[in-house]
Amino acid sequence: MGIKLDNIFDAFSKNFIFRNKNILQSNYTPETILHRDEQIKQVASILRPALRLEKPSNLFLYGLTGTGKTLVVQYVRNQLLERAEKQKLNLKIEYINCKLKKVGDTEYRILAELLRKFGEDIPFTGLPTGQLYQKFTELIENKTQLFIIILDEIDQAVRRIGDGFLYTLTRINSELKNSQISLIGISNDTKFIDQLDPRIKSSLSEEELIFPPYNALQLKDVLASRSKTAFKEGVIGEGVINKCAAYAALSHGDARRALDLLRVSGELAERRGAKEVTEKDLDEAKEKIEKDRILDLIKTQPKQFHFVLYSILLLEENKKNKIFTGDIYRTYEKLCKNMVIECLTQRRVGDIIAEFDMVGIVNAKVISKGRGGRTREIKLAIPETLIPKVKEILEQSLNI
DNA sequence: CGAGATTCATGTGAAGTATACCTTTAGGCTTAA
DNA sequence: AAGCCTAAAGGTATACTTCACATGAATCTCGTA
Repeated sequence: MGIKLDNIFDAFSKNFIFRNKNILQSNYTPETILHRDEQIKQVASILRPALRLEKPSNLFLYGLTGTGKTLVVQYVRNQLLERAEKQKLNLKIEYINCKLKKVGDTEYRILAELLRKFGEDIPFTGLPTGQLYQKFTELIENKTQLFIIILDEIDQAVRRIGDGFLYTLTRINSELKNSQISLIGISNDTKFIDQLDPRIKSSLSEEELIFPPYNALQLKDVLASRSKTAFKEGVIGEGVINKCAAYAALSHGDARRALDLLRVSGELAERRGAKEVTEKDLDEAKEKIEKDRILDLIKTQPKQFHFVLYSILLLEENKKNKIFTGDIYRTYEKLCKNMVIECLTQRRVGDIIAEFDMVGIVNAKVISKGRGGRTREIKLAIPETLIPKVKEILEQSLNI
């Protein structure tokens, strides 16, 4: 019986392609990191005082997406924690990604998440923020001597909620007696640091590190080394890897993207039942990733956002001239009336459009039409081929 | 003809409102001794 | 009397509204050459 089932599963999974797919997942931390030795050394030496439980300088890392910032930090974090464990040091290093909506896009949520890392049970809402700070300082004071907080995609958080919380965090040190905290900020927006309050800026970036993009050769190395263990032997040709590296090098040396590309290519080949990954898989993967990203983004938007987007879609369909905020609002209004649904104000719809712009569903530019007033000129940023699909999703969600 | 004033349709910021949750607290009920 | 439950009171975050002011170039106005 057992044997039979095994056969069935084997035949079913037809795993010709992957040996260990996790290795291509973007949150995977490999044992050796290629072409980032310099950065690792620097981060490590900046954080070194932590091993004597002295407060390391606050550190600020920036570089474009997929240049290995998170990877390097995680790597150093693991090493430090290992050492700390051996030496029985009371050191705590926590990583928070401010971009994830559930975790860190408000001051409250970031703080709550930090507290959860201490094993506290914090409700989503309800507590005074000040109380969280109090609890936070108490916990640090009691439980640890040195606390390093890694705030990834910190620019996202600051854009949403302002830089006040960073100030508060840096200020906490002066209230602590036995322990201290250090901050590590990670951002892929290089201009971000200049927009901060000067006081925060100087305190947050006591040390700064810039991550340059990988070039095509380095990308190739990274891809090759990972695919060696991720794929089965002979599944992936050098040509595919080269092409993948070339793609990624074009998009500012984004290694994460390259790895995603490789993984999805593999998945496509697997689904095909093929025994090797071809360049055609790669091309398809490229399209699929972009598609999935957009569709996912749209699906997770709230209902009112769907209405607004649908209005934009309608306008785009029979557009004669350029689309402005007012046009969208008027179609949106009609739509709401038809559907007997509560209608938001133009003020709010304007903000929603701005948010669409932020996530890249739409390109909006504030222009002045002279005496015709000031408005946004809006263009849909969804590829032509996806529009029917998007429309379908929206119609389904809105019961049209 | 050209400099300044005017104007339009929204952008944008601040402050207020409604709703959904959350904790704390006081009172009432149950229960065990 | 102690323990437990519940409802009310007092907070907060979030999504949205209201109000008010800011914008920036096409257009108008008017003084001047």
